Amino acid sequence: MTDLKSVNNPLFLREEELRQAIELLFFAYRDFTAGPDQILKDYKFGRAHHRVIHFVGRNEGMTVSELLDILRITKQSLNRVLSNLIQRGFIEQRQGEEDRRQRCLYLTEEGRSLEQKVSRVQRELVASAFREAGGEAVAGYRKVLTGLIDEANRDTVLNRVLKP
Amino acid sequence: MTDLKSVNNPLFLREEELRQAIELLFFAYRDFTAGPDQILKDYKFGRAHHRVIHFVGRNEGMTVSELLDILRITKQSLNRVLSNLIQRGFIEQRQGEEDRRQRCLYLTEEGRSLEQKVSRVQRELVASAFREAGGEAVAGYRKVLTGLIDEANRDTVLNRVLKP
DNA sequence: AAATATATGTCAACATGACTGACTTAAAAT
DNA sequence: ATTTTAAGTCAGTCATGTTGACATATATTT
Repeated sequence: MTDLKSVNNPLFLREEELRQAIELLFFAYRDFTAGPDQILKDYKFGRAHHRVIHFVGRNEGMTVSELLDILRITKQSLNRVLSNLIQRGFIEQRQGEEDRRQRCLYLTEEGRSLEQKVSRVQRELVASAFREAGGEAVAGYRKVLTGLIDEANRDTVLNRVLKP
Repeated sequence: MTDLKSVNNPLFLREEELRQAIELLFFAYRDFTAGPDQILKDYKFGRAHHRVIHFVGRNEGMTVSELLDILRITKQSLNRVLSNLIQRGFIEQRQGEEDRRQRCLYLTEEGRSLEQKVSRVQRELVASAFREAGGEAVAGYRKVLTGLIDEANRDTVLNRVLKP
């Protein structure tokens, strides 16, 4: 007997396909963050610290406001994590040269070393997935993920991601 | 002057490409979860509740153990969320027929309705990204995300995702 | 039948990382 | 001189994760 769902409901396959895509993203993201989480545990840092180290590493000299804007958390939330990273010598602040209210953020030697260590496992995972999937698939991955980014600030985000 | 990085370090472009892919996933996942989060707030539910509703919805009659295995959290963590959902009538449990120690999980009418509502915004987002990107890109997206899933249980996960 | 293992639930204590709201300080902009 | 902005801080709350210890019912093994 033919499956009633596909006969009677032409949207079924499409909905099913979308649900699969959603779960795939869930599981991929879960495993994508597992490696860094493991390493950071040794330093008693969490995912929040990781994000700060990552973005400061890629945007040396960025201000606190810029970081808040990327992370989309409150400054109170950031502050606990950030002051912890500063106290423990992974990040340092310098007063802005033009605008002296700003605190520009930099990784210390130690911070850079941790960033590298954590980043490496993640890059190796992605590199391996890219190798397995092939160049065309990688282009597709980028296209789809780009489309998932909120349209309202997609350009802003892409500029940040692509402009190193 | 030519950029020294690309001249002296042939790995630079590759590393940069990988870092971009990583950030892309971060931002895409952030916006991918924003829609559901917004809706769930009205119900005073969080992302944890969403995950439970999602997986129970797609695996009606699954046991608590199976759910724990998917979510990778402790049963104490799950219990808080799950008993909340049961109390408020979004999920119901039935004793397993073969193994009466098991509690099999089902969405109630209300649960199914919430699942649909939340799922819809997420499916619409993914559908829109898929449309923009095209069929070939979608295949690539799937390939790469599959490769990001931990190899040790990739088959298990894929079976769960693809076998509806 | 008795002992052991498994599925589930529960109590308590704690950590992390989010939130809101109120307030301060220094510097820039008007 | 006044207002706005960038950053920091204090205090309290919530959501979601963790350990560890223990209870109960049912299956499985001996």
